[in-house]
Amino acid sequence: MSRAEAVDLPDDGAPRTPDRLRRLPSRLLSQLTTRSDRLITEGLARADARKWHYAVLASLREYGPGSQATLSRRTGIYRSDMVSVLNELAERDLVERSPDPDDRRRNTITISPRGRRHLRRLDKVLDDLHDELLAPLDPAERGQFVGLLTRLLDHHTRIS
Amino acid sequence: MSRAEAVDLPDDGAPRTPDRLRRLPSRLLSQLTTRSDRLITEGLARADARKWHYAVLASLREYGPGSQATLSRRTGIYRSDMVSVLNELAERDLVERSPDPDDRRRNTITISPRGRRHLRRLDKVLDDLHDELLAPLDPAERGQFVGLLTRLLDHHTRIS
DNA sequence: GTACATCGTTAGTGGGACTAACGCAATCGG
DNA sequence: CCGATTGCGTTAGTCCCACTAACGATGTAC
Repeated sequence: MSRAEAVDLPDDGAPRTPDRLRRLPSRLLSQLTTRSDRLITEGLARADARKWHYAVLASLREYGPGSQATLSRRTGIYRSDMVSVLNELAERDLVERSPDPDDRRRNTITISPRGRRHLRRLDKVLDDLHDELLAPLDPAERGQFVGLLTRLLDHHTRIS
Repeated sequence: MSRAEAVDLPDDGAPRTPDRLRRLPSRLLSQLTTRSDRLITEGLARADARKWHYAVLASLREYGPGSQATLSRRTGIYRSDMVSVLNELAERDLVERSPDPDDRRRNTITISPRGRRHLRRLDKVLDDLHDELLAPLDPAERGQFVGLLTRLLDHHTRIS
């Protein structure tokens, strides 16, 4: 057929991504995030966990017990989604949900010893997964990367 | 009301994100991408466009006409989703879909003059949006950021 | 010629972010 | 003290996105 196709196929027959697209930060971000999410989700699944579990457990560990609404604000998980996350954690005896006597609208969520152990395990799992995620970067570059991301995210959360 | 709550509320009453979470690259990535996607999607919507429109138009502009499958590979859009993207583009007379005489399974997609004009407009729109996205970074840092993202993405696309 | 691969297309899945509305409990302004 | 407002947990449902399954039609390889 016509050589028209050759335009697409550099040398090896691989289709080429347009330059405009390859350099687009928003696109790089979303493509990388897709892969990162997959990596993390699959890794955590192997430990019978999901990222939300980690977020809640970490929040409980660092700031102590809290209501579902508090947890929601600390982790960024929507309070409507928090319900099922806590169900999953409670099923596994990683947290305890008990009514708050001081405010009867609230549940107080507490991490259990088992939850603490699980959290330690997840810390390790996530550490390894991030090693895989950031494999091409040396330690200094990883620091840079986190720094840049943090500044950007801070900027856009203050704004909103 | 016990001072237990004070642990959560730094000084100003704002809920605090756990350290473990704040430093987690995968989390920074996905949070930032959420905001970035929203910014870009809304910005493009104001120009009656979506990101896939841009991807397809850019691909056609840089590598010339191609089949839907080729476009799919060049842009990363799934071929199942490509159908409706091309419908939208064709509706707006930005591309033309014509049967390929050499291979009757294929459609050949061509960008129209109008499509070229639209692409130029979108280039500008995206440029402005990325200025907003990367506002906190100076030019050198923007370069660093794109460089790091590119290396990470390349790594993970080679692997897969 | 027969097996296999590719093309465009339709339909549908699963997950994540987010909204709406609910009943109930607490707090605030008058 | 009372009525309005605000915050709580919960259910249901929306929208968008990456992705899969299967299809009939066509092309390619053995």
